Amino acid sequence: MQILLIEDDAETARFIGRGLGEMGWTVVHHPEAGPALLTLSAGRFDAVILDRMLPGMDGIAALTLLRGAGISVPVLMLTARAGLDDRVAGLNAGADDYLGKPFALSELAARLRSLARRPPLVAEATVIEVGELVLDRVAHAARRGDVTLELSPTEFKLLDQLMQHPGEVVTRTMLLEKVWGLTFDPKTSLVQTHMSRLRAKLDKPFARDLIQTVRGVGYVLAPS
Amino acid sequence: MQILLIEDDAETARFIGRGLGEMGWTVVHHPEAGPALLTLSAGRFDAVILDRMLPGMDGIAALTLLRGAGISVPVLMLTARAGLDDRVAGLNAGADDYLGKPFALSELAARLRSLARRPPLVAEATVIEVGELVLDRVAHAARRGDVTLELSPTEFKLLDQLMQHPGEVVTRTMLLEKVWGLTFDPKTSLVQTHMSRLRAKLDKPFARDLIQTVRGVGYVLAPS
DNA sequence: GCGTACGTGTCCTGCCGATGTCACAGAACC
DNA sequence: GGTTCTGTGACATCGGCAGGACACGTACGC
Repeated sequence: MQILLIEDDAETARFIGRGLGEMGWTVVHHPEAGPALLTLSAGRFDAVILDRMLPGMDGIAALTLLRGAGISVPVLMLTARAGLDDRVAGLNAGADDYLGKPFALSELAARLRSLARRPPLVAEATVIEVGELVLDRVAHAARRGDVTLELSPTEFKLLDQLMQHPGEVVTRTMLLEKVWGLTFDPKTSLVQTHMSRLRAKLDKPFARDLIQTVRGVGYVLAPS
Repeated sequence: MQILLIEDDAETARFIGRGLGEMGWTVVHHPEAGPALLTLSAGRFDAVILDRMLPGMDGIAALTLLRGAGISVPVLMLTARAGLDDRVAGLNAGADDYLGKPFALSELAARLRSLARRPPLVAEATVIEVGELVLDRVAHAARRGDVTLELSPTEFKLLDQLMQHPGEVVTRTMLLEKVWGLTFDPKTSLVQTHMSRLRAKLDKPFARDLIQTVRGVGYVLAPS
């Protein structure tokens, strides 16, 4: 799941970012509405969390603009006040749901899940298997054959992405977007480094390498 | 897909070039509008990415000129600012779409794809087969019969081009343009050299040669 | 509150494959 | 036979990639 978070309060943003991040979701955060709208694309994000009160452009205004442009991504409005009037105003502007602060993270997550409800894809399965590889998103565990792999969160996401496309090249750009939520090239060996770490755990101890490099393009996971 | 990129910022150009290149698309880059327009009339492009702000000739001016000349190629306008006014100005001048920086590469690609929407051709298939040759663009793999061919990126593109026109002559100029994104003749044996390397892997180990030279013109791949 | 361990991202280095140019030999055409 | 075009080996260069070292921030246990 890719979530776009538009929230000016650093505290709240941090709280949400961490919470959803722990669930394996990718959160892209913008404190201002303007830049955030630029980042937003209908296909890329599963849902948007939008703060009602923002410096510069108000949440409602941003939402109106968004809907005016014909973008139909699910939007969850976040607000300190949750009076009936606010609620109505928000929903009228095109919000799909409304949540007042303070809120429980679990509730936020639940609502996002229901908002972003999509036809069940490979991407949504809780357990993926590719050959002797098994990845369990709920238990946050990965195995190769009988050996349990001790992966860091980043390595886990990386492997997740690869396993979603077995036998297909996964480009570096794609990984930057899906794993790190970056829309630009950091021009460092970020991907290489983590790929190297993943390989150290995934391939090094075994005879056959599952991850192959495709020079100038990206990486492939050996298909089953 | 053949894309013409008009962008003065080297950083952005590199990012786009690499990203789209990873997807197997060919990107011809010009930092200035003037020369770019000349190239446009020479080559066949599926879409143009045009920066809004350019030194010398402004993006809008270039676009107006282009449309004035009756060229109807799809144009995607790229800009730092994406206010409503800019958007309208761009679209009025004849742009087909508008994208503000920063953007996700996947979004750019998606929009280009929809802009360049063409009848699904060989050029768009993920797997091409010509006789005993099989080329899989997604897996980035090529086979002749049961033998997997270990091709470099350039060789892969070269074979791709040949396989798109089985039994037809592919000119050297065409290859320079489609594989290398060159709109001029480098006056070296660039194509010959790489063709020789491709042959070494594609024809040398087998009895029947699939690639034939057409003197003074180009090359033909034996049809199925 | 403090120290330690871990995760993460950046930088650096070495290695190696890919790439483009050139020179020369060979083939095709006149 | 002469000329032009093509094939291919040699060569230098470039750039991508792997992996180690390091710095920073955070989480956790004491």
